[in-house]
Amino acid sequence: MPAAFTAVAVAADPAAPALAADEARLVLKALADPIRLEVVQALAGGERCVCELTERLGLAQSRLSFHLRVLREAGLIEAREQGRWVYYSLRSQTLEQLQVWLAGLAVCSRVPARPCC
Amino acid sequence: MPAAFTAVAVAADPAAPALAADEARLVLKALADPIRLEVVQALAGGERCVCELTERLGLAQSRLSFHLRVLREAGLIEAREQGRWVYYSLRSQTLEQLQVWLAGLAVCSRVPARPCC
DNA sequence: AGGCTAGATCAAGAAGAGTTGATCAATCAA
DNA sequence: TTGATTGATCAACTCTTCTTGATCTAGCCT
Repeated sequence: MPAAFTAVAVAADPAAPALAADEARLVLKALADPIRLEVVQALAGGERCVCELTERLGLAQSRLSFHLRVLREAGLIEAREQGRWVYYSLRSQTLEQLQVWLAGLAVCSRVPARPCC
Repeated sequence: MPAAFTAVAVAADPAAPALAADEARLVLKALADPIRLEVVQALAGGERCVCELTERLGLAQSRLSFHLRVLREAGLIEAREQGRWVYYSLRSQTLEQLQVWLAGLAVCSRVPARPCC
């Protein structure tokens, strides 16, 4: 196994239990980076091996590893280890949760303010 | 008018025309900050004067102004100037566009990878 | 006009996030 | 067992973003 990735993981059961603001921000930030977005897009096509991602995105190994970690900690992707290789896949539940959370954000805008001050 | 805020604004017509990845990332990044998220949440209740936001969030004037600018450049809020005061409101269309964009992101994950390498 | 206030902007510094190369643990193959 | 390989992690460095305080412009009031 390639050096255990221990203290990671995000609290998020399969039951998709409404994102807290802090969790949502973590997901937003994770998605806001161009490389990480590319990774997510690559994984939208299905599970991928790290070596495949490295090649496909043309990144240094440790650089990709760093971004995979950020995505992992945000709950956006998950790893499956098989022997020497690690396969990553998208946790689409997290994307769904984010959509729901966003929907709850835009409630009643456009009420004009009272004259103020 | 309080010192013109010139070279700003984001391309986004009211017709809500599918966010480009770069625009989406701008919005994601804007929302990923705790202060800016607070601003958005405050504006979800309707238009607000800058002075009201300053007080409500307890921020230094220039600090709030900086974050308002980031939100404005992401197309998430817009300003209405009235005499000496500036009122900000949420552009909920942008939030909606972001939801749509997110929905397009999670297409067909979970297809297990072929053994690899 | 002169003074005051709201809020944008700028420059300098602080803090945070991303990059690079080296190292390390685990697996596999010979 | 030894050597090679995958991929995580660490430390040093760089690059961005945030914060702070000062300055500036536009509108209001007297």
